[in-house]
Parts: sequence; C-alpha cells; structure tokens
Amino acid sequence: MDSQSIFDVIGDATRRRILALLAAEGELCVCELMAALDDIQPKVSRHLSVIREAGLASVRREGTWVYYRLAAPLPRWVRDLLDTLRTGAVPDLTADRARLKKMPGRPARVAA
Amino acid sequence: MDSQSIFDVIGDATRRRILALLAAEGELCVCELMAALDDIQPKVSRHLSVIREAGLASVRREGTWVYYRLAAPLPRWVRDLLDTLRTGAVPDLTADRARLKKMPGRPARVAA
DNA sequence: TGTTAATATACGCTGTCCCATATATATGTC
DNA sequence: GACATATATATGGGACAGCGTATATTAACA
Repeated sequence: MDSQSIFDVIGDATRRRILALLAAEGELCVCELMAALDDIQPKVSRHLSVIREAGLASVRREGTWVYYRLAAPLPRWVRDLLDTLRTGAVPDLTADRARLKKMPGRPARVAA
Repeated sequence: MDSQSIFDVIGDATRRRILALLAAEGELCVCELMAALDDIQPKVSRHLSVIREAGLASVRREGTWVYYRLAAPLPRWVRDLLDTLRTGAVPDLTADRARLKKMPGRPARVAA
C-alpha cells in the first residue's frame, strides 16, 4: 500500500468514477459498473484489476457475477481520499448513479 | 479548474511533496524547495509551472527570488485533497521539512 | 457436453509524461 | 555594460499507460 500506487489509481478518470460509485453504492458487479459508466467490458474489467491490485477493492464471486467493494481497513488518508471522491471530486458521479438506477435486469445480490 | 488537471498534478510524487511543503510552510521560493526536496533546479521549476498552470499555486517575485504559495480560494474538495497531502499522504514531508530547516543562507522574506 | 452469459487477459499501437542537459531570461551589483 | 545569482524554458529520448480488438476463462444450465 505505497502512496504512489494509490495516486496512480486515482490519476485515471474512469477509475475515479468507479471508486466514487463503490463508495456511494457499497458493492457493484462488473455489469452494473458497465451500465453506470456506459463503457465497454474489457475497459471496466482492466481498471477494476488495477484498483484491486492496489489494495483498494476486494472481490466476491456469486455465480457468474463478480462483485467489487472498497477494501477495509484502509489507512486514514486513503479513506479521506475516497471520501473526497464521493463528495465532490468526481463530477460524473450523479449521472453515473442515475444510469445505474435505470439499468434493466440488474442482478439481485444473495449474500452481503 | 477541471478535476482531471488537479489529479494530473498530484499524480507525480515530486509535485505532491511540493504541495505538502507549501501547505505546511505557507510560502517558499524555488531555492528553498530545491533544498527541501534535494533536487535540481530545472526539475523543481518545471513542476512548479505545472502546479501553477493548474491553478493550485500563485507566485510573487521579490528581487531575484520567486515565492510560491497555494492559491486561494480553492474548491472545497481541492482543499480537502491538499489537507490530505499535508496530513498523511506524503511520507517524505517530515524529512523534507527537516532539510528545509537546515538550509544555509535561507532568504528572508520582506513582504507577505 | 455444447451453449450462453459474465468476466478476465493478451496484444499491438499511440500518445504522453518525466528526465537530464543545455540554454535563455530576469534581477541585482559593480 | 559585465558579471553573478535565481529562475524559466527548450530539446531529445526512454518509459509507460490507456485504448480497442480479439481471445481466454469461468460458471450455469439444458
């Protein structure tokens, strides 16, 4: 968890949108993130890999769906950073959440 | 002041050290930053240009010295980001401030 | 086992960032 | 004007990140 890798992660706009969505929604699968971001699957998946490998997200598999959520515990300054993403540093967040809400056939979680 | 340019600025480790120093010390000239960072002049100067062009710092000239300080006002989330740099996200900050303190012939400011 | 859906990874390419060196500009002093 | 100090910028090069396309993996199910 060195600081450079964290800043590498948040240097990309798509990854900031993903982190802000995870901070706001709690847990999302790849297909939900595709819908929210209105972007293609390999791109979303690769950015999620970067986020996960930096230690910022954890993964849970449920059938064919793979759910991502923010990792815990995280250092104080990292949590502060993620809060900043959720509360003002990601101007796309409102539109992204709106797209997520309108997503048809959104998978229903079984376990938390 | 778009968010991408801000994150471009803080994506570089040297620029984060500069921003943390400015947040902690208030105002520093290029030669003081060179001493604190233990780095060469063109590199420090170029990073300062990037910071200034992103609207994060303002400049004041006093004789041959050029003093940089954090810009104001800044959006709330940008101030939060800078606070995070000052309070934990820049592990070099303590050593950098110690080097600054030991700098010989540190210029004395005339005006604020 | 064949098929489909969801996700992950490989690959070639292009653009961009950062660096170090060299040089230019600006200010003060003699 | 000549010189020294402080700072800014130009230049060439090497490294790397992100993109889209194509393909591989994994799981559910008939």
